[in-house]
Amino acid sequence: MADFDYRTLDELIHSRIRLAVVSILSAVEFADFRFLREKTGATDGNLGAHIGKLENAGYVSAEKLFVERKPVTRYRLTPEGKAAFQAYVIRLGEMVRLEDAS
Amino acid sequence: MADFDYRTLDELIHSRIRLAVVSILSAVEFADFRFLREKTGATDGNLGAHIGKLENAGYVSAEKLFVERKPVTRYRLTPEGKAAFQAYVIRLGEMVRLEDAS
DNA sequence: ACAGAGTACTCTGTTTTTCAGAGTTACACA
DNA sequence: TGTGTAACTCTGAAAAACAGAGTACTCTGT
Repeated sequence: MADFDYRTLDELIHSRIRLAVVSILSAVEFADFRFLREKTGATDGNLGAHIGKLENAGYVSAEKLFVERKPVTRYRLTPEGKAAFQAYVIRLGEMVRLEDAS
Repeated sequence: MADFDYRTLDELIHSRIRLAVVSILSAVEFADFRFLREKTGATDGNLGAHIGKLENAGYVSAEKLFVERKPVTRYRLTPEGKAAFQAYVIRLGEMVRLEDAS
């Protein structure tokens, strides 16, 4: 039988907001703050705090620039972030047997 | 693009311990307390509290009996619990694109 | 009837996390 | 140098997670 130890699910990714952020970043190569805020529906303070955790963990990197005279921060997954997300998804799949639901 | 609003993920299921419990119950028809505790690795007090939340939500039902002279509580998913879990898994799949990882 | 044993909680208190919103910083451009 | 926009940082409140102690329950043996 599969392993269901709850501690084997990366708690840094297993948060609804952070999971949404990482999922988006895994799909789009890079995304800016406004985009992430709109897609997740989070308030900007809250979103900033969650992204901060992902940056501290080395899962996400940020790049600041100006586009059309306006400040923009672009985020992308680091290789570590990609690996962690992939591991998380695989682990999750083992746990919930997602393939059965499709 | 898919919806990434973090509030669309059932927060009652999206907890590492409760997710483990519900996943197990979705696979085995019923399970007793000891079994759940061993599989999840949770302490019994903590596990009891999480199961309590699932019961209050109507996702899980309990049945007490004695087996080999020892008290046993058997838990199973209610129809509501099954539906909620299935919805959760589908939602999760949309979010993380789990099918890509296999 | 009562004591002992085993299980499944319930309760308590601590730690951690989440969240919203206000306030602040930073930089480009006029 | 002042203004505008975006991206945070900080604060504080609320909720959740967690471990572990303590308790209640019912069976069984005497």
